[in-house]
Amino acid sequence: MVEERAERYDFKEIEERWRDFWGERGFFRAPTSDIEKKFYYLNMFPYPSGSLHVGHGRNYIIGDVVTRFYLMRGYNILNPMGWDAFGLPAENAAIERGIHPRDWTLDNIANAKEQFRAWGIEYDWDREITTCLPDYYKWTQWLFLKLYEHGLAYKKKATVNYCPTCDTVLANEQVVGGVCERCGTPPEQKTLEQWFFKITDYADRLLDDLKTLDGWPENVKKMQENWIGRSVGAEVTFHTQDGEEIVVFTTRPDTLWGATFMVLAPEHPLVDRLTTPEQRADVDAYRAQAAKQTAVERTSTEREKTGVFTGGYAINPVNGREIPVWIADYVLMTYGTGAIMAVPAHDERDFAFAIKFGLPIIPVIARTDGRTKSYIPAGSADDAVEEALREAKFHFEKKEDGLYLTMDADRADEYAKIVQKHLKLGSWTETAGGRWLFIFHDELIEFDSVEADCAIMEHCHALDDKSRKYRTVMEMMSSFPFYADVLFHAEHGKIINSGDFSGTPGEQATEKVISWLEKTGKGKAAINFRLHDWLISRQRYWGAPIPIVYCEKCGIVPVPEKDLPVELPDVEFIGKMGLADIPGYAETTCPICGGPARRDTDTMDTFVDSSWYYLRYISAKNDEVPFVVEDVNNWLPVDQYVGGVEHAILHLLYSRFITKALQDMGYVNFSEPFKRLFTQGMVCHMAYRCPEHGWLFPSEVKDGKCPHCGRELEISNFSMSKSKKNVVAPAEIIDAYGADTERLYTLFMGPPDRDIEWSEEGVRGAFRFVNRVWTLVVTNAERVAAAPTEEFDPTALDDAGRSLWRRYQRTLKKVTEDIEGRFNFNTAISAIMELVNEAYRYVDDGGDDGLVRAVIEGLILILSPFTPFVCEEMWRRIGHEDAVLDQAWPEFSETAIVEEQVEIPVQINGKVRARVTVPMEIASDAQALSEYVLANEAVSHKLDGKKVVKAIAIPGKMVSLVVR
RNA sequence: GCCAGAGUGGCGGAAUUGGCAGACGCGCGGGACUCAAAAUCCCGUGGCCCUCGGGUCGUGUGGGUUCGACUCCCACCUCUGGCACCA
Repeated sequence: MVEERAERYDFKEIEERWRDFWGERGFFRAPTSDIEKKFYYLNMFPYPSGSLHVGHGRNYIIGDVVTRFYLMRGYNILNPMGWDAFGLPAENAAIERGIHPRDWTLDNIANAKEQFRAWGIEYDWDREITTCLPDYYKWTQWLFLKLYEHGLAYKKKATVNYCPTCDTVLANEQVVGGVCERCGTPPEQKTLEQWFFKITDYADRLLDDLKTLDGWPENVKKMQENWIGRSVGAEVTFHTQDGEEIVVFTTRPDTLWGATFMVLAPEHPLVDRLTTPEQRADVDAYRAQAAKQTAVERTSTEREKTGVFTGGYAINPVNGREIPVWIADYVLMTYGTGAIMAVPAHDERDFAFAIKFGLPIIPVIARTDGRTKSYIPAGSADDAVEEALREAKFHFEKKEDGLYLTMDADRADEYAKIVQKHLKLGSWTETAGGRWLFIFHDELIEFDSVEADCAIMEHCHALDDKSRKYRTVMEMMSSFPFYADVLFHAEHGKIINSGDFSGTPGEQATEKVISWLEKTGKGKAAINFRLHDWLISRQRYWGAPIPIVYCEKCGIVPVPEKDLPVELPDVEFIGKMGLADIPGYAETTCPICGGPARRDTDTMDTFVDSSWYYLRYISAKNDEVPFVVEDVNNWLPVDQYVGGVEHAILHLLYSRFITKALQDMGYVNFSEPFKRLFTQGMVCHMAYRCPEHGWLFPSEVKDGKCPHCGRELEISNFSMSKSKKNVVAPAEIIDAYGADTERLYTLFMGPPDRDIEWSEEGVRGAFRFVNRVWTLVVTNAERVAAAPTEEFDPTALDDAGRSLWRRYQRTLKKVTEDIEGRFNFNTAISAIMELVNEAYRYVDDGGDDGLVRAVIEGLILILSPFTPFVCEEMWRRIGHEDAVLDQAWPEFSETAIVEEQVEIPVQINGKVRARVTVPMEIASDAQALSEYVLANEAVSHKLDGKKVVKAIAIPGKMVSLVVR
């Protein structure tokens, strides 16, 4: 098709030509005051670490595509960028290199900006923010003061997680899986005076408002929901024998009558007073041991329960029963009240604990399935029992060692009567699960209370010496595997064995008990959260100083707003240090009395910096206020927020909290900062690991073997990271194929919310496509430039032309909808590829100049968000002098997409047996379509004379025939 | 253990509302161009069977609903992520 060789695609030259063009033309500068058709697109701002790899690029490339798309659609789109620049990695890197973290950070920022430039990713750089610079952290400190003013920042002595490696305390959220999120060290427990933000005040709203976030991924909302961990239940007050109160939180007040013991956290303040002299040594030893344990050890579910008896007793307020008080490390001081009532019959943990320590277990909630089991040991009943049971229609399994029965609870009493008649002297059996009866030769005892437990055990001990090793009925039954699945359940069901409340149906149980508790003053409805207040003090240098002064006379004094920022002292960076290590920093005067005072020497958690940055972009340069209220209210909430799912809890929860707090203070008029959220997947790549020499660069690997020892390597896919040596540098790709190719491939390789694997072959495929487009355009450039510009009539075209025109319209629709709605850039690109394939065939055969012009111009425009450099170049090559971004996004017409005829598959008895080409006007009518198809020769041939029982025609789609 | 999400050719993935499974791309096979190679272009490409018309199986497994199921329902398996002694 190409007579003379087409001009080569010189991506280096092209990209160099346009690299600064868009920025210079100011396309990406958004006016703050103009709020018509606004769209606030935001990428989570990066932490400026070493260098960006192609995986990082994904996030920003997506943003750039969306921004360019909305620009062409006439929106005022704001897409700003900044730097989350405070934090430990900068300090650690600075220590390693012997430089100041500020220099390291600012260097990285400069590099990253250069990287964005190479990628063709444009921002409104006039709004750049850098959290480690005083013009930003001044306002982070302002935020702290506002929270303090409104009682949302407070200082308290608390047991906190302290990471010995990072030399600082950690927020609850920064302890992941029991270890420090950053370095993997199990944190130590320390008691320190620290600053907290009162996020728990907002727990309910943070949870409830998740329902309003329709544009958020379900999994992120679920993660936040779990994190907040709202539990509804009651607080019940128990008293010790000495009259001391022990308040417990429970989600199951309906099980109160089954509370046969209590457990306190080892750290619980009452433990000392409860402990009797005889138990003192055991208790002290246990507490010392518990204190030493790391969180990981202590919270392992696998672990067997441990604990000791305090010697003290409490009174169960519902039945006046005396119950022992134990301490155990499975009860956490940090949740609820640090004390629980143990209901072993209906709580798995309490059950395990009670079995281990021989504490009584009394069922107080009926099984909903009524499943009841019984075992009659061989020789314990006479031979007639089998016949009698069979006659009464009880099903059982006979094994060598006895009869195994499973029945419904309703028939347990009938069963007991039958069996009792046949029991031999000195034997017994029992029913367990739906009904609890102990059947002795001379007596039937219902297992419904601690007294019954004792009476039954007494009986058994008298009859069988072997039963003496069991302390409780449940312990005895649990030794027998057949019963294992009926001894314990945690379902809601009818209350039993609970005095006047017995018989209360499951649905009403909790509610009824709570109102009774409230009436009698024994307890009240209560809600508990897993969420804790946010600990924000950090004992490190590289953060925003907490703007607080301590005066001997005036106490805690906030630094007046006019004195902000409290600047980080500009000292030589000498390694791991906090502000407390800097001589003179703390010394100051009290803003109130002028007397000597000391500054707080902690800095704020970096998540404070990032919890409000999306507001600052609106007024990035304003030095009077953190943000202009009207402008922020106009621009926010963010229309589309995009970032990694790793921030699902920390950053997003904190930002939502700060927004709500600012709303309550009257600074913003919205309650959620991010209307829509998209979490992009990670980019993975092969990583090679030698069992002896660790991670290897792909370039070092020879035939899958280690270059040092020749050993077979472990090859697996991991998200790109420096430590695994599997990162691909953008420069490698840009040098070899250009930034357009990298952008296109990154978007084409898969749906953006999923993890994807980077492949060199895939990059070449994208490069090939860009080349194909280039060749198509430059070989037709003169023709397009010379073609008539007026509208042409698509109906006047030949078949191939009309087909291409429809394809073009269909592509416009698909690309528009894929970018706007689903973020499915991969399918948008494949549609453009199909268009290019068809366009090639068309121009090969000559074709209509007007159509070629329309298609090529449109092609360049819809491809331009993906590959902006080459599109800008091609746009000029076909005779334009203005820029792509000056053009409107092409509109499509639904009517132009409609095909003239369609191939309708015909199903006969559910299988496609024929295809019939049907004119559209017939295919769009169900009746006409089925008649047309039935009249078709190929179809009637397939019918083979059989009778059509039913014909279902779906207009434009298919026909389904049922024949007999 | 609990809660999400996923499972489709050799590979990445598509099928947007229950309507032609495998679009598009990679890889592979064949061909053209070339002294040759690379690049590029064209053709083919789920498995099995075939008389070359087609037939048949096929979307993790087993059931079900339906004229029709990758899609909906039930049960299960595997993988990924989050939480995990949270009372």
